[in-house]
Amino acid sequence: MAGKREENRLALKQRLVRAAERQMAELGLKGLRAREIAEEAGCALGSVYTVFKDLDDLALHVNLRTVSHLDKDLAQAQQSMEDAESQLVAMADSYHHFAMTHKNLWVALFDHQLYGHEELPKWYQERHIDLFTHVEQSLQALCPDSPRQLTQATARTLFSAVHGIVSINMQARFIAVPEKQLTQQLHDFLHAYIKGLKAQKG
Amino acid sequence: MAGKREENRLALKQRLVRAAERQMAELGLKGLRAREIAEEAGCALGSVYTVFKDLDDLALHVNLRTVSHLDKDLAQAQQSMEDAESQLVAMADSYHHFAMTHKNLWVALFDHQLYGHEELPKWYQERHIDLFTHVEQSLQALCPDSPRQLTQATARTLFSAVHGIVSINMQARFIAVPEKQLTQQLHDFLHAYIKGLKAQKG
DNA sequence: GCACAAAGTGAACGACGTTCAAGATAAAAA
DNA sequence: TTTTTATCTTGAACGTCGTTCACTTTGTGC
Repeated sequence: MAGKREENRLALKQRLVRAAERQMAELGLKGLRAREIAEEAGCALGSVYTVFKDLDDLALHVNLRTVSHLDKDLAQAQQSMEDAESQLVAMADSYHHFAMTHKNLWVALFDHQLYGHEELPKWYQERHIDLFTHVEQSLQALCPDSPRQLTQATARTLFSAVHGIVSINMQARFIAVPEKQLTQQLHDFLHAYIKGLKAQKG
Repeated sequence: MAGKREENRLALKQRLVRAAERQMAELGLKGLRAREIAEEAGCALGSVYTVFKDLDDLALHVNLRTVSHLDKDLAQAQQSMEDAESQLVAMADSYHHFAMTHKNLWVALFDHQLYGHEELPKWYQERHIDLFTHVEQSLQALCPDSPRQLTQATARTLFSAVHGIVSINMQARFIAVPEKQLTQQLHDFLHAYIKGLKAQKG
């Protein structure tokens, strides 16, 4: 019966993350409550703190799963198109769709308040960066002669810009723009920006 | 001595907002604590709740002041330049600078967790929208023949995109891009996008 | 089986947001 | 000015939260 300790520990960790994910999806980051998570995971209150440092730590692990799902969606969107520009559009749509359908989980990804003023842990940062790579690939295909470093920066910029457009339109229920209109907005933006990028190169 | 009641009330409200602002600037949105605010404002704990519905309500009033300051900065940046494109660049720089120098207050502006799933109050939404108008003006000057509605949508998009670029680069201490580099990133982005916009028109 | 180490447990703690009966104070009446 | 009344202010008290830790239970090596 060797390794049963670790096995239980792993299983508990998984149950806790799943329970926390369900609660976060339903009630948002603020809705995470240690007692309810423990109950749903079928363990004692104190056990939560034997696996995770605190609730912030648990939330980061939920975010890790969310990043994974988002990454999968982006990869799929990218593969669904042939030419680079269509890939970028498809990824933007996919990002938008993910934000709509997993609002609370998506919002939690970008919540600044976590960890107060401390740095986010390395293992978390690295996962987050992965999201840029799909954009980077398509951009490189779009402008093959562009130096890698510039492409990286541009990918980061493009990702951030799309994130901002989706973000402000999601949060701002103020004069809530209908979904179709936001999609149009995203497409117009992408085509204009890409046209501008191409013009700069040649 | 007529009207002393209202006078005191107004003065208390102002002291509370100032105290809350100071705390938020120092410790972030999560750092708002009713007892400390009351002490700093020189009133009893319960008095906070005679002026504001709850701490979220108070936070929104702090945000209102922040929007005011940001709006003033943007207006000043806009007036500092002659041609429309330079105005847009100056406003982006100003936005970036504001985010850097008032990080906690700026982050609080876009915290979604407030008010759970309820809509944000109207008086708050309207103030927020004002931020777009400066961008809209410069864009209209840039493309005088563009229909007003399209300009509005484009302004919203452009504002959101800049917000996203600043936002992700601020939050992501991950591989923190140095300030100069982010400024360059913003400028490159703006010029490319504006070039794309002009090309689309004809 | 037994002893030891490691992990699980939940009552207890301190701090929080929020409330409300009781006291204080401004306005109106005498 | 003094008294009465309406209103606002107060802070102790309540319920809930995240987190801890002395104690119990459980897995592991002999």
